[in-house]
Amino acid sequence: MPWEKNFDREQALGVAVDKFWSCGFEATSMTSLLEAMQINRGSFYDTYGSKHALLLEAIDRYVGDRGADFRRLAKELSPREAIQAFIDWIVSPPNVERKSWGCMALNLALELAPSDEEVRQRLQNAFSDHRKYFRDLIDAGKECGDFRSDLDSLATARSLLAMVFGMRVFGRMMASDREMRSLANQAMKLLD
Amino acid sequence: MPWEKNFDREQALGVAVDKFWSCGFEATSMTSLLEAMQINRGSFYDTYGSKHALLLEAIDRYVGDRGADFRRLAKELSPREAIQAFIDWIVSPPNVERKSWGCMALNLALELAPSDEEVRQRLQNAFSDHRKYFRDLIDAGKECGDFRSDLDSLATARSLLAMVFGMRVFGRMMASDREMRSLANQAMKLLD
DNA sequence: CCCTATCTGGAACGTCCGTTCCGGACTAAA
DNA sequence: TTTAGTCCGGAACGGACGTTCCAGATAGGG
Repeated sequence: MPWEKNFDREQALGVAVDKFWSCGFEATSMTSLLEAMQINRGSFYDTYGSKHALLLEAIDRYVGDRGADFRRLAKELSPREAIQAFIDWIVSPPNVERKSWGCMALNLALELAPSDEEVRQRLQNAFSDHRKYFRDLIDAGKECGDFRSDLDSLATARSLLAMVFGMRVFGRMMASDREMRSLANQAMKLLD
Repeated sequence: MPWEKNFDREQALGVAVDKFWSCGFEATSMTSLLEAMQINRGSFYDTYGSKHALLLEAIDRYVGDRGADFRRLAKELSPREAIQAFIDWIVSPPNVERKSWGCMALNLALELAPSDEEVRQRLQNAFSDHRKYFRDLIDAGKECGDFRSDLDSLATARSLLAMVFGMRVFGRMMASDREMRSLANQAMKLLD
């Protein structure tokens, strides 16, 4: 029917996330984006407004999805296990092709933070939330005996996030599984 | 004289390093590059060949300079002090405006690693060298009593490098000095 | 059965990209 | 004084960029 788009807005957004994730913002051309999303130029600008507006939606989607993943882990597992599972998920992501994509938020942060205030704000908030997830888990772990009670939860959460960033860089540089596993072990030592 | 360029090739290269460092590769346009380097288009292509060739030179310059900095620290200080000084140098770089530029090698790695084989190779080697610097210092520190003798120097050096990457990301996201200092302290704890 | 509303596909736009090219300026050598 | 060689400055190139625009297709509503 002419008044219904013949593509799924949310699914196409997911495809865009993958493109921005793997290629970055500038290096993703509109042509390749439209081809991947299977949308025509006209429909694209009617639906999403602009490439930059799409980027913001893609960031929100990515950040939202990762937050949901994280909360699921935190709910199903003990604090230590949840953090371990998160770290392991970086070493061996469920979707194998994403292993060398790193973290979309991190990639975009380094690419756009200096020039794009709007993007930087969003990503700073996302990183701040992520640190809070870690901190809450660490605090919970201190309660239940998973972690030493004199652990500085804020500083530890921050360093854990920094180490995750580092692992993401190694991942994007196609480090071997052996190296990634070693880093994962070292990361967990931050909690001792 | 007509057979002498009226600009300093090496100094102009230094300006290019700063541009690539702060803005990245794609986002640095030839126009802004030529303006910053104070060179004209003709002279540029005569001298450096192309934007990409200049990038490779810039990477070599950057990596060489950082390596020299590092070796100087290693020579003048004890192993633990040298690592501490390196970490402190990230928190408070000698050139204040570079504080929010992060690490040029890291920025370019995330921007170009997936698409530019030549750049990735160079940066992988640079990172591998950097890890070796750390490892040698750790081994030396084990000898002289700075570090515990049962420390795994390879794994520790790698995790230290990952933590440095993380700090660089925080830096480029304009983290506060307080946060950066906290991260520096946590990084040093990897050596305990 | 026409009208209207919506989405589709692609032509076309102006801009900026990295790069090439060449006439003019200059000075040491012949 | 002419010549040769080098660099300078800027015009111009082809192509790719993100974006705009519009005719064509479609199918329910009147």
